[in-house]
Amino acid sequence: MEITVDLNGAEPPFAQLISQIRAAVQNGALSPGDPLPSIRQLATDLELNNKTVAKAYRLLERDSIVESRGYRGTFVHREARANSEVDLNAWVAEQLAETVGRLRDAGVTDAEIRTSLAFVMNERSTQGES
Amino acid sequence: MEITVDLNGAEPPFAQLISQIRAAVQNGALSPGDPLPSIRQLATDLELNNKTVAKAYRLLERDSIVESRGYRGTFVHREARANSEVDLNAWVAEQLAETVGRLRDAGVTDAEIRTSLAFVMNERSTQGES
DNA sequence: CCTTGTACCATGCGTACCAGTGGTACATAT
DNA sequence: ATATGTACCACTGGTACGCATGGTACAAGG
Repeated sequence: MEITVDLNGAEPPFAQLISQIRAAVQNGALSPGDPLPSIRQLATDLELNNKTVAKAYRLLERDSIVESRGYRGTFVHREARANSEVDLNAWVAEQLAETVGRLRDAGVTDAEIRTSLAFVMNERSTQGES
Repeated sequence: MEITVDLNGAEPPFAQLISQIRAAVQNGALSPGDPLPSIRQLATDLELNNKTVAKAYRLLERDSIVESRGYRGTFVHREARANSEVDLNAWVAEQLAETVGRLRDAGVTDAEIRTSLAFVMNERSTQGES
């Protein structure tokens, strides 16, 4: 498992880690159950801060690409292969595009959308419907 | 029709104009059909830039509180009274809260939501569903 | 002792956006 | 010539946020 980070790249380091690990899962370089380097270990190797690597791992775990088992380390998720195909970001963009489109059609300004969104974000009004 | 602007207030000037005109419509100080001062006139009186007043008028026209008749000036909309009760901003907030809530429930980070939104906003060229 | 993941405090840098200002120009009609 | 609303160019402050960084601490098990 080769992981490199380009500090000068357009993508922020944590995103590069995510991209590379996802790619490794897809091309078979990483198989379900395989252990990943520890946060501190990888951070040291890449000369990154622990928090940066931890962030990447946290996001990967949310997407069920990786699974953290506490003191035992982090491993590739059983269904990582399938989950690596899912692009959560695309779904998010789709959802937002749909809503934004509706708002714009109503004549709402982009500035108003941003302002309102900032307001909503700070109003932890999580009307749960999960 | 008395309009004043407090440059030191929290609300930006253009928003103050909107608020006061909406209020004037509601309390009867302004009636449907009444003429409003011209953009340049009001800007001069309040020592504001034409663009600032024009912006307020533009937003008010979008909400059908006011009606611009080109070279003839700007007048209070026929149904301004009823439309002044409508709070477009509340509807926008509701729409966004609904979408944001759904995204959050899916584990999407607020940062990701903001990033994705910024991306969607700049994709003016993509699909149209009006 | 060591490791693991995770959580909290805090800071700085860069970027993107909003709001307002400035000037100029147009087509319209008086 | 004057007035109307409207459109375009560019620029300046202020603010909010993302990203990464620093250090410290915890519970769990080796």
